Amino acid sequence: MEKYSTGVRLFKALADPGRLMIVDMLSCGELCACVILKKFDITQPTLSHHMKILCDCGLVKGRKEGKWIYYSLDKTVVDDFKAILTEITSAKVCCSRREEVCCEVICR
Amino acid sequence: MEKYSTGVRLFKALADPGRLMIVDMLSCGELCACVILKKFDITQPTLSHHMKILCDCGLVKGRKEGKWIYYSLDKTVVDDFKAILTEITSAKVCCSRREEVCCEVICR
DNA sequence: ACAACGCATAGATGTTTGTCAATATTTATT
DNA sequence: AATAAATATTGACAAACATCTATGCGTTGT
Repeated sequence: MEKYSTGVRLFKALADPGRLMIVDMLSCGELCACVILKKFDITQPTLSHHMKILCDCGLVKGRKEGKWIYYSLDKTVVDDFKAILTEITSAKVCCSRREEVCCEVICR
Repeated sequence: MEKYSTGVRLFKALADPGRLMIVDMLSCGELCACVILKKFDITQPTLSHHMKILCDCGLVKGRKEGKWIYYSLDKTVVDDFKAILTEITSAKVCCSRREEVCCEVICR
């Protein structure tokens, strides 16, 4: 089950409308946290919390410049994410070795 | 923010190791609920709960046959899901109309 | 008709999550 | 040095969630 831990962390990160919108905004490029904050009806600590979750899973990187932090998407991790979704949802090798025993379909 | 409701429901559906594994299993094709259950260390009601979540977001369909239910992935919704992830993470039209005003980067 | 089986639903419970107010930390400005 | 601004951290709290036990419902087979 640990096999899915990376995927779960990524899916969890986007399982929130606020974070989905943040990622949507960042897709256009780097943004300062203060700018993101203005687009929302949330407090600054809440935004900070969301950014931490997005950074912890690797999807977003923060670049500190003076007292500001500029956030941006990590395209590599985005691609990894897409690959995970594709991997999870597409047929794999095991499928060719299926055995049907009444209700007992085993995929090993 | 309602713009993201479909996406959030999909990401939430996969934000659980158990459900991720179920989808992984179903990627090989249709499976009876009882078979999925045997692969897990969860009770039958818990599985039923997970299947409901997966069905409610459209990712999985259930086909009833006698006393069994055969679950399978809905490839169309899977593709929609991939499209949403791509849409959310890739640059859009608004990006070309950016204005930089100090920390005030506005993406409209 | 009855018992057994597969699955769903209801209700209870502990855990996780999103949010906030208050406070700390770091950097820039005066 | 003092103040202000941007962000992070802490602690509290309510809502959402995953899980279980108990039970209900439909189907199959005796």
